[in-house]
Amino acid sequence: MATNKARRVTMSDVARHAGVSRTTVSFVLNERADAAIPEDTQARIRASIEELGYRPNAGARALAAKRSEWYGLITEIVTAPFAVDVIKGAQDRAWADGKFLLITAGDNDPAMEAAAFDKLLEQRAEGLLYATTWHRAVTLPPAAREVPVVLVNCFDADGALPSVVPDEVAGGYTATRRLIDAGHRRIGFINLDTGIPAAVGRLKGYEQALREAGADIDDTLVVSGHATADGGYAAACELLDRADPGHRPTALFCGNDRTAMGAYDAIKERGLRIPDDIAVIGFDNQELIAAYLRPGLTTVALPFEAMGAKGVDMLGALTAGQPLTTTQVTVDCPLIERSSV
Amino acid sequence: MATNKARRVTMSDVARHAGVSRTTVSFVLNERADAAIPEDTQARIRASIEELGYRPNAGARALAAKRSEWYGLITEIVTAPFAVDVIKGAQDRAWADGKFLLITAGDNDPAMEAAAFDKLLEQRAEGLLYATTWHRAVTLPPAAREVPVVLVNCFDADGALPSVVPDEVAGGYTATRRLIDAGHRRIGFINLDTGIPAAVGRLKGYEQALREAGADIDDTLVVSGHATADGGYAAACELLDRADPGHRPTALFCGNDRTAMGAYDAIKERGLRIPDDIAVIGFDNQELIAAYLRPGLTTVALPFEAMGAKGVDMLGALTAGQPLTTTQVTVDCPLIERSSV
DNA sequence: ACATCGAACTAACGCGCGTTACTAAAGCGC
DNA sequence: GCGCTTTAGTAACGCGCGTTAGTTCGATGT
Repeated sequence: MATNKARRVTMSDVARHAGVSRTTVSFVLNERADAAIPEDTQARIRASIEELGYRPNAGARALAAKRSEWYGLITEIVTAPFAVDVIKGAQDRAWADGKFLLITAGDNDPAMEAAAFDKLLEQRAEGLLYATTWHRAVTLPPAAREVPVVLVNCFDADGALPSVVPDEVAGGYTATRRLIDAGHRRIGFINLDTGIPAAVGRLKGYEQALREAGADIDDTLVVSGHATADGGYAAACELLDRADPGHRPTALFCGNDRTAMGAYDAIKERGLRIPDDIAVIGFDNQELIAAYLRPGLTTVALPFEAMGAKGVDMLGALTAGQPLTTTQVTVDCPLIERSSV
Repeated sequence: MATNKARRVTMSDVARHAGVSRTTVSFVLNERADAAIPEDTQARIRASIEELGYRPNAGARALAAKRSEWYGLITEIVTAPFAVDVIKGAQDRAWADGKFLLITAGDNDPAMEAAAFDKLLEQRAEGLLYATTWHRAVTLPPAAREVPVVLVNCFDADGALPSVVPDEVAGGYTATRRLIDAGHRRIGFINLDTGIPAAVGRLKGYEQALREAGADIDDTLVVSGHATADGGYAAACELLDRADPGHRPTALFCGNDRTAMGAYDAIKERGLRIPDDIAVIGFDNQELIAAYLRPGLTTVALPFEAMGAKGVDMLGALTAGQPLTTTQVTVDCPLIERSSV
């Protein structure tokens, strides 16, 4: 007696059970309006489906219909705190469109990354999302040209591929403006490593807000540190210990939440209180830091989830053959109020 | 002129180009040892594949071979800091086995969860991984019975399904033992909400380590708080302010890193220094907290990545028809040394 | 009474591939 | 020269489904 491995029920089984042809079942499943199937026949078929526990085979369906119903997502590291939000945004939106998301990691290794592209193309993904941990320029492997691709949180060097990135300038403006609105005029800025889009954009927004408020821009208030807690600590020390106390900044705009974490320590160490003596605002809204710092860190969020969702939207348009109006879409960075301002 | 949408190259195209039959190409691709194809023919075929840029169609292959080559993973929330590590562990292992991982989220909603199961079964996933954010008992939708399932970080109420969970008792023992080894005898334990497996197990390990060291177990040193920074702060205050200073615990074992974060504040507020005046050990190894607290938090890691990998291993065995020796596998929680002990 | 027409289906092809059963030709012993 | 084995392939079926081009049958118009 051969063990026949519980063959799954197919559409033909349903057709036989309902006493119709397989074609009719297919029409009902795909709700084809042209082939008018009367209500009672449809009901009979649906009953058979229910009774037999039939599940359409997505693979076979994709093969016959020549569309795969799934997108691929390539991130550097699946576990990166940000990648995760991109995944969620993309996942939710894709799910809503009835698409599946195949998630792979490049592991920051060109070979792995190329393998990921290959695998996704073998799965016949209709389109690909390529997301990075931090905002920067990238170049993709050649395989990326075989299918629609949207870049998330990055952009390609020659600007040919569509991308969706955070609006760094507006974010820097938002943060600074929040401090200005709270009455601050001398605002220290602990910037990230110079040159990267985040540092360039946020500085631009910072200066723009100050200029708009009529506050003069004091270069000595801007220091660039490493984007770590220690870097933030060192930079904050430099800003706080400098010159006479009356000239000290009354607020700090930190390039990211990790530097803010270090800044907190420097501030507390000097017996100063947040936000009474000195206000602090961060960037990134890294939940585990910002929400659990005491007091809670007011910060500007990077819209990873929104970018993931937007990326899927763009993919949807691309695969539908609609031309995109803009190749680069920017997404706003919302202010997250807590208690440090 | 019909726009023929750049038809992808198929195996037949390769066969024609190489001057052989499609079957031969298939044999070469699947490296079938029985059908001996001479080396030069193989080379010719491989050259054609390269030249034409042929990519096998994974869907068609799955259909013909009746095995899908992919597993499904269902988590509560994709973005949960822990889910992410499970994903990574599972992903890496699956990838190494040549399997794809389809990742879905139940969003803590039974309807969504059932939909996720349905979708994964429609994709003909060979097996399913079901992972939770925190260690607990679960009950799965009926669809889960149609395919091999392995539970990760949870177990089903009737104990029928295979599962992989952290060894909470050993973890509690490890943490406490570390403090004992550092010379501590009065060790406060800020436990999690009572009743959950993590709280029960870790307490057991805590008591076991103390008993083994000949230290007596003082119930007043164990307080249960909410698993938050504020809860940890409150619990630490209670332990630190209680009784005469000489009777104060010299070390705190915190039920998780978030409570440790609160405990840090309580300790610093009292002018005490970590680890000189009081040692602290956490649980979970939540990177963003543990690594960036000052001083870095020594903690016990929940082995999410290892559990994800182990889960895939078990799925592999199950789908291969091998019976599992144990339904419940426990994974060790390793000690992560930083500077708080 | 007969042609016409829409409603309600169905037969048959093909999607890209794995696999089984078969064949043609070459080598080999006698 | 004949049977036998090995080598090197190939033809053909089917996986589960979408889709196109019909077909059948009763109702309608004249």
